[in-house]
Amino acid sequence: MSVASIGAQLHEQLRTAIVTGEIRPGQALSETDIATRYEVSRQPVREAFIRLAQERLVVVLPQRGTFVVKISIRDVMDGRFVREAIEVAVVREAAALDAPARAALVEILRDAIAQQSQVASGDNASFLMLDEHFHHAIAAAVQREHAWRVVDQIKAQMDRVRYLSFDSATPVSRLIAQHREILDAIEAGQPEVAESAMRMHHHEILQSLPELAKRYPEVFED
Amino acid sequence: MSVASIGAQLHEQLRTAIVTGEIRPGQALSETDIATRYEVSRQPVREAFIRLAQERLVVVLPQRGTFVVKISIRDVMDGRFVREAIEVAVVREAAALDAPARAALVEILRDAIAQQSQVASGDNASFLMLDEHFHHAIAAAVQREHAWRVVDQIKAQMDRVRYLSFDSATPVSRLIAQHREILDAIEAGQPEVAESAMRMHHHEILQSLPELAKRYPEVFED
DNA sequence: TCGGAACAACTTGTATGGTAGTATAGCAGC
DNA sequence: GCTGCTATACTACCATACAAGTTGTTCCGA
Repeated sequence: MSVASIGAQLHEQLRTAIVTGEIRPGQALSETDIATRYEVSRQPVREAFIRLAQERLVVVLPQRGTFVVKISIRDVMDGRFVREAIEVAVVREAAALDAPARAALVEILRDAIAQQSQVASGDNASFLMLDEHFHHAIAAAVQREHAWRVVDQIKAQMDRVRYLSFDSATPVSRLIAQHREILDAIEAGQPEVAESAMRMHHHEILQSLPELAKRYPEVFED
Repeated sequence: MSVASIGAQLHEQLRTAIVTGEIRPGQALSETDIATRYEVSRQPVREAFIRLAQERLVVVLPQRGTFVVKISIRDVMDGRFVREAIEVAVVREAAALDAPARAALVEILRDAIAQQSQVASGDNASFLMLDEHFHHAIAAAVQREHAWRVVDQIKAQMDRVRYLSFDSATPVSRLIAQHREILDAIEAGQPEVAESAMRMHHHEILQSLPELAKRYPEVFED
């Protein structure tokens, strides 16, 4: 198997660097700078920037520069709204599956939760990965891969916030408990219960957003 | 105001050409070919391709070629699912606005419907534009521009189908009637009614999909 | 001291040449 | 006639050079 193109690789690397906050919002990214750093030409870098721009992770100002977009509270909240709408619809479908399909999904989710509870407190990155796995599994079970692709894009914006909040975030234990509620509702085959559990869960996730905006004003949009 | 870059312009033009079916699914797009046709260099073309690839309108196979992706029934249906989830949530918010805001929105929607009913039968393109305007207006009224951006991307895939169905589509009069139902529910401030009306509307839109897949098998994925 | 014009040091945008990989048509050999 | 190799004509990919625009600074003059 051959490797992906340099442009695609760069896109991937820069994307995670931005989402995790390694490259901070507002920072300028120069094509030539990145190019020399990664020892490639400007062209692949440019292509990576275009991809990032379409995901609204950077903004390209012609003849001026390319900048990591600052976090917009409005956009993040709006993203949560969309994600909630999608995932609620998905979990309803999941809870309405036939018994054997539900059992198979429950198996996977139970395993995911078990792993989540073993994550050391403070290891945000690991938990976020397992969290993603949990939510993705539900979508995959009802074969909504396309829907998940949409969620995944939105997640990038939300995760930028979540990586920002190491300590002030909602306690992991609480999130795990909510995952259990969702799982139970799916296992019991109760779409309405699953829906409200998922809704609650999403309302929780960005609870600390206003506080973070105060604490790190430089990474938020004016 | 200065014009956008050539790459961005090309992206726009090719996008509409693909969505409207002017460039047919499965067709190969050569960088050099497009470049000579539009009398520009290959570089902007390449950048336009990258943008199109991220919207899943084309697929780039390294060292082989770039092709307009065929329509995937599964993807389109999945897209409808997502779009319905979002627009239902949006219309609920719209119907829950305070009276003056609802009145302002109703004004806009009524105007949009009036224009829709004046479109000559068979003029699909004009109707689809007005249809988009109608749906967008609702999202804009509740300030869900981000949500609309997501819908807009999904719409591209759905519109490819709708442009395919000139005659066999749902009669325009029926769609307009459904728009009226949605409008009435918003005006009356009844979120539940608005929700079910929107849901019905979306169920209708792709009614003719299976028939189209039979009639034009060459533009659909295997 | 203040204002402004020219300049220098950046930035992204576009054009072009060369490279590596893939598919195919045609020909040689069986 | 059929199979397998080879030459060729594509393709997207990457590097490089140049063009065009923006910004900040510096220097000169009022």
